Amino acid sequence: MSTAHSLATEELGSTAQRERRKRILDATIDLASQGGFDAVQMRAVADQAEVALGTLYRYFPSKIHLLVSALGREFEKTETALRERQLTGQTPAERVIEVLKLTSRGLQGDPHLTEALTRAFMFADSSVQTEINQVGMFMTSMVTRAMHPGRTEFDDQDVAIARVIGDVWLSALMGWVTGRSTAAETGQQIEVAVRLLLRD
Amino acid sequence: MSTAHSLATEELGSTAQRERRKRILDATIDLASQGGFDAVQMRAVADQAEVALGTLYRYFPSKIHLLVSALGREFEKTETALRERQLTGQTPAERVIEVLKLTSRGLQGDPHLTEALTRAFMFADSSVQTEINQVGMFMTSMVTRAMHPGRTEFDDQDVAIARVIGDVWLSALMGWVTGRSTAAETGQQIEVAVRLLLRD
DNA sequence: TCCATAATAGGAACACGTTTCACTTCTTCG
DNA sequence: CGAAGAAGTGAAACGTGTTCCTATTATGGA
Repeated sequence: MSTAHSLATEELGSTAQRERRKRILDATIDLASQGGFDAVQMRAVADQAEVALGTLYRYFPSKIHLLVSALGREFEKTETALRERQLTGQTPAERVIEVLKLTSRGLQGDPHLTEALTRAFMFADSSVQTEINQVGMFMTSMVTRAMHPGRTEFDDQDVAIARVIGDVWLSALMGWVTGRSTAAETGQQIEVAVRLLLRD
Repeated sequence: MSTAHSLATEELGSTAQRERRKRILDATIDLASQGGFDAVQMRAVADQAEVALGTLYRYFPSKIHLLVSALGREFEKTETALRERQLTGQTPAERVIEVLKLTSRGLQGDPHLTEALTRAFMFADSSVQTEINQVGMFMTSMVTRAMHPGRTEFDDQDVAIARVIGDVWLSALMGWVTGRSTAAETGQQIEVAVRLLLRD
């Protein structure tokens, strides 16, 4: 239970274990990408990753843990990619919107995957706290760094704003994955919130 | 499928049907209140409401529909109660915070119920759109009326702000029901967002 | 190298949401 | 009233997440 479920930290364990873990997460992403949350069936993941069902459960104690861990891995990739990108917006608001649009576009480019990962995130309880916090920190970090490029320390107000933006982002994403709003509406919703929050 | 799942509107149907519907929702609230989302088992609801499982599914096509409908009924009660209450806050921000605190306190007084209803809300897809929209409208209405007591028409900016507040509220509530944050943190989070959004 | 231990495979079994179906009871309307 | 159709009953059955168990295989230290 201890190390196997942590997220972005370096894993302990043998090479074989790291490879199994990777195969499992790859299979998860693949299935999610094809058919969303419902298509990520534990038996199917185990088959595709070529591990036994029991082994899958040893690595990830539930479907939710599995999906949130996969989400963490994807988010980490996104954040790394963003780090290398030069933002063009002239104001904090514009840069934040830029980052969120880039991220959203990435997600909306793979609706099934996004649906699966978001659903898992929303359903996760406190037993998934570690993984959830990782994702939350990626989010906050992305937003604050867009607000003040180059800076590495941020005051409470900035972090508070970033959190609120994260909340709106999650709610909007939820509306989108559940089919209650379109991609355009989602973008609009986030943009409105950011402009309200960063209107100095 | 047509009328049986609508929410706050007056129901068609015979007296017997209205009573069955009420018994079902009562049983749902009761079970949710005792043991949360997991305790609302369709067989248990059917038993306690004294209807057959098939009948339950005739009235509510899924557990999610059932719970979101129950949420709607509870929300309607809350909104009615709030209408009669005189708000004491001197500014829009203070009144909105007052309303949200009252509402949250009501919810947090029954954690299991809140967990069940929030989970259902977050998991609902577009087939539950009608019920979801009802709840969203109650929320927006409560916030805008707290911003401008007495007024009945609200401009786009106000509605946009109310929506953002609703998003934050939902995210914060999600954090709370999933055990990721405490009641105090949840209140804090909402208060920060409201002050940021209504700081004129 | 060999043994103790941990990890994995393979698969049965269970829980609960959901579907289905044959039968019975109620409602409505001519 | 009496028949046709709608609504309800009761129970079986299915799908998928989760648990459990035994036999087999890999690993790491003496």
